[in-house]
Amino acid sequence: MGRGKIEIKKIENSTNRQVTYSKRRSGIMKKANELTVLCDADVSLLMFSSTERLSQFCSESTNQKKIFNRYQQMTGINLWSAQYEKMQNTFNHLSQINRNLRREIKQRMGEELDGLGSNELRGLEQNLEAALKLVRGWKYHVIGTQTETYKKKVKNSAETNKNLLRDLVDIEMKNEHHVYGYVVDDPNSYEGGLALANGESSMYEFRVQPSQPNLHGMNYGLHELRLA
Amino acid sequence: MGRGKIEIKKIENSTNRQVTYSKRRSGIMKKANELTVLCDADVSLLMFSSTERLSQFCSESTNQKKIFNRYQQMTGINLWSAQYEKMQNTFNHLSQINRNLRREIKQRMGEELDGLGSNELRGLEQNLEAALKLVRGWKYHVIGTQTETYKKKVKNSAETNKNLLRDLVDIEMKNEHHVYGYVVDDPNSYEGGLALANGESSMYEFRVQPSQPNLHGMNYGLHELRLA
DNA sequence: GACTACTTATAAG
DNA sequence: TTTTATAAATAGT
Repeated sequence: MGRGKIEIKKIENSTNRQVTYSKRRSGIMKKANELTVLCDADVSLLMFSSTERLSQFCSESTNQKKIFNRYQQMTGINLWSAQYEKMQNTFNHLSQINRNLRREIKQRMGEELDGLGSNELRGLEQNLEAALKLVRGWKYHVIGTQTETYKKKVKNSAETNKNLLRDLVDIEMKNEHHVYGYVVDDPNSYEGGLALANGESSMYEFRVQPSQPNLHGMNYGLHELRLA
Repeated sequence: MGRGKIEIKKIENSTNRQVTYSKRRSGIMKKANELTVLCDADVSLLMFSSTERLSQFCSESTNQKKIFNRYQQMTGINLWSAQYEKMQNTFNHLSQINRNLRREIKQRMGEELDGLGSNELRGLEQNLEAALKLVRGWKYHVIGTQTETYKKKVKNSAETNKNLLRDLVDIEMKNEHHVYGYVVDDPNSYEGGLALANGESSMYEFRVQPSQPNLHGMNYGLHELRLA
């Protein structure tokens, strides 16, 4: 369609080719849009010129990404199969490992022992005995340290108390001797001291609360013993 | 272009719309191909009809996947980011669970106990004690069963031996009385009996070998005790 | 699917 | 870029 018929083969004249590309590009985009509107279709059109320039058309009401996803679904071709497969494999591998780890934990809890032979059972038994020793040892260590800390805190607290008491006595003595003395002009200095003491005291109480946060989703709480 | 001019808006008559879709679809595909050839361009064309049917065109020398990848690179839009992120999240979640499981096993082996408070330690200790009891109980059960099996095998073996011996005595007695009798014409019948007995015997020995296959990648072998 | 009168796209200037 | 003669696409049959 034009002043003369042309053969459908690569236009060798570069300028001519560019011009034709430009004209036909707008032509096909118009066609794509008309198809979209007239026939209620979804159309995606991507064009890369010989100079690598991208032009695109996509129907209103959707976008390239959605179109590609639909394309993937319809064709079953996984456009990112390499990535996907790799992740899928990793995923499966991890799941398997997780299953094994869970099984090992179960066995270390004395459950699901059916598959084990007598030698494996002996190994597990000795392993548990060794673990028990270690846990016990560490428990005593922790309790010991706690007791030490506790003792220190008590000692510090007693010291603080003693000092406060002494100061109080001092102040009262001064008050008795110099009723209008400047030292007690500001009652805040006294309250401040008490407030600090209380603060330390309650912080300490908080520290020795026996409840411990569950740090990583595991729970060796006493109630779990019912499992046995 | 046609007997009459038409307005560019959705064709309400469904049959008409289908016919027009079909005609224009082939028209636009022809155009896409001409563009490809005349102008040395790469073109991707995806069309979904209102009935969800997919038609596609792609220039020779490339494919949809490559075109999408180029599109991604040029636009910087990551077409798979949603899926990718989803898998990444799943992966991270699984990894976290994996880490927790490993940590729990370590703790059940008496290692990495630093984070545990004294109550948790007490819980773990009691849990291990309970597990140890269960494992021990099961071990004795397994060993008991093995012993039973062993006793039966021994009994059977003795029985077999006794019978063979009796047969041997019979045969030898017959030989003494009828030196050229037909019964012992074939020495294979005798060897065959022995071979069978040997076979059973070694099968038995194989069965009571104490080595057990490691069924699922875990190993409570005795050498692991060095870990403690 | 084939026909064809008409519209539309476009090759060349 | 715009024009225009002509080829191509297509709406209605």
